[in-house]
Amino acid sequence: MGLAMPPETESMTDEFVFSDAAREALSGSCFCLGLRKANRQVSRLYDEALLAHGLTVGQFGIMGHIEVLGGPSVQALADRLGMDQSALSRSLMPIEKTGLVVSHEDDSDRRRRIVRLSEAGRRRFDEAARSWLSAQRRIEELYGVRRSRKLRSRLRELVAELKKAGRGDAG
Amino acid sequence: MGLAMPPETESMTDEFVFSDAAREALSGSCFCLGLRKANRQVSRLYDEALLAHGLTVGQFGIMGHIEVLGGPSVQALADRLGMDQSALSRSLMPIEKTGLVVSHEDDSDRRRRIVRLSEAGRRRFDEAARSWLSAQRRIEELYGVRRSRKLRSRLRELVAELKKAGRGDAG
DNA sequence: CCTTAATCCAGGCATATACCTAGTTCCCAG
DNA sequence: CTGGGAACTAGGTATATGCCTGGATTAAGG
Repeated sequence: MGLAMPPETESMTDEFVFSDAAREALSGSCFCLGLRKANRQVSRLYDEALLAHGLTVGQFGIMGHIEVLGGPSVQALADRLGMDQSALSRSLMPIEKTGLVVSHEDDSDRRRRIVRLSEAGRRRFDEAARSWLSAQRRIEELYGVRRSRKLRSRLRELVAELKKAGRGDAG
Repeated sequence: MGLAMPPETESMTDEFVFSDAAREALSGSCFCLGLRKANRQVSRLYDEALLAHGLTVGQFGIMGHIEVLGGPSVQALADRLGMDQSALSRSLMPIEKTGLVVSHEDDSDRRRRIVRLSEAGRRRFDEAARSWLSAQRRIEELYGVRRSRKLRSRLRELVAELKKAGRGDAG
């Protein structure tokens, strides 16, 4: 009945018995791992679609958020993306190096760096969006339009719950 | 009505008009970005819980899968995790260096490398599982037990659909 | 037995992501 | 005006992850 014993084990002496918590983890019910696995698969799909435009889906998303926010600071952008500021700072480097994103010091607060899409950046985003849409449609086709919409909503709600808890609820 | 124009733009000459696809992408409905954002938040939570045990949630998951598979090859493990073999190969390095995972050539096929948990690895996994469980419970508490279970199922189904499509359905 | 294709692994290269920290700038109280 | 704390950015360090590729091994044919 051993759920996880290596098949070669014959001696009974060192047989390790996992706790209930470990057994639950081994059963494949980890929320986080499921999310990560799905993320890998889906990101691969989108990355593949965007490859011809020289963008990863992460870069595509960053560019979109920059545009929507209309020239945010690095920190404001990171907050919106729910990612670490220093991580974002690095992710901005390649798309800034290629000229898709431009940045300048904030006049009113020189600690801040304001990022914007260049004209080339807007054009590139617009072109890439066609391929993005085909990947999005592909997912919806495979998984179902309604289910996809629903799943997106669920994920948004999850993020919102975590955000809410992360702020106030420290006790 | 500009959905995404930088507020400072006054000249009408170079106003860029986004395509419908781009507008849809800018509306925040990207499946992949939602998944990635949720992944960041949730992984952070689990990583934090496992920090005291010196494991990331990725390492924890790899170790669990190794145990469940009972000594798989690198490739078999990568397939199960839905990740790239070379990526996994690298991810194994730190946990092998610390002795939690041990590996040896497969006798019947020397191309393969068999990975297993060491005794220390099993103990560490077992200890870490307690913290893992508290993170898992925390999510369920915030998001709801039923909803969490449902969301996990949905993600599993999504992965299954993608896998199915990725194999045969090339035409 | 030998050539050729398939399989497997790891290294090169690039992005993604996090935490911690040093340096800069800002803001507020004194 | 000044001193201290808060806010912002980037660099150091580490894991995560992918694609492509070379080297080794096996398997399939001839």
